[in-house]
Amino acid sequence: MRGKHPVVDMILENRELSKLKSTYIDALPAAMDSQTGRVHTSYSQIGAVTGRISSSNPNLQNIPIRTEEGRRVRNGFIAEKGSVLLSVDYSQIELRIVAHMAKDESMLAAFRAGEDIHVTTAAAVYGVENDAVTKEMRRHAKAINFGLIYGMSAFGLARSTDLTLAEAENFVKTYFEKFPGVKKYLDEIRQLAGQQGYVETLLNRRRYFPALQGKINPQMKNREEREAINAPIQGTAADIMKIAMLKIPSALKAAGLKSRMLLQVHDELVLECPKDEMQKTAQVVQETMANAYPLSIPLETEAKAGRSWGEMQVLK
DNA sequence: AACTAGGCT
DNA sequence: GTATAAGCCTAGTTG
Repeated sequence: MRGKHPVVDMILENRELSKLKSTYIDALPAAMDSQTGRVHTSYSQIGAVTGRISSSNPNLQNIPIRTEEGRRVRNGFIAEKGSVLLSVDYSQIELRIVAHMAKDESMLAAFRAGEDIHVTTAAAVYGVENDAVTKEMRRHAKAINFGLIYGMSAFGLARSTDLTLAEAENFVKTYFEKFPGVKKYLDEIRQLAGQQGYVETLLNRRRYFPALQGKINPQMKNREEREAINAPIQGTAADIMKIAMLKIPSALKAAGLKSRMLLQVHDELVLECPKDEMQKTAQVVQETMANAYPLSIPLETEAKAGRSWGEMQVLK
């Protein structure tokens, strides 16, 4: 209803700002440890059923970034004097895992060629060359790639985009024709989950789905089918990140670096490093993350650095 | 405790 | 006819 009456936008603005104030601006300074002068989160290794870790008291995995006002909260996370914050994240790790596990030749080829996966997807589905892909085409392709890892339907695609249901149905159909390996993989996962009552990640982390076995409530079945599709993808990404995190401290030490890990945000690690160690640290961390658990395609990473977590520049 | 809302990947 | 996109944590309200 945004724009239909002035009060709507006022309500939404109030909600945004009161969320930022109560959850972050008031809470974070109060969470500061008087001994260290820092905010210390707690991580739970079994925080999520997928294998992800969770963060609480305070949660530092949901620090704002999306809006301008929100980003100002993130600007408050700063490195100590003489140091910078270094953030390294995996690029499209979940889609790379899909390509690997589904062994889909078209998707693997796109990643091998180092292409923008959403552009490649758009080109395939719309039947045009990569350089003829418009912003709108890419946006639609991004929505379906994104929805894919959550087990989304054509209905869900239509709802999340400006596509009509008929257009979305057609889009999904073409998508699976262009990526038959992905289609086959999704069908196999559904079947496997129903047959075994569980699915596993690449590193054998298991998640059970009781409702897929016994008598079946269709709603519950659909929900668990989506969860069963997402679990190996999200869970494998979590496994790989955990392996990287195990390797990083010794890799840094071996390189004679003082930098250390501060935070993990699912596909991102934030480190604090002395300014003169920035480039070397980025190299070591990127290398360790990329090779934590090699897949049939490269795992790429992006490194950014800056004085604060909200104002970082991409490193080359 | 249940529910709504909203922050993140 | 019904429902429809995964995983979390925190704050505020209500009873």
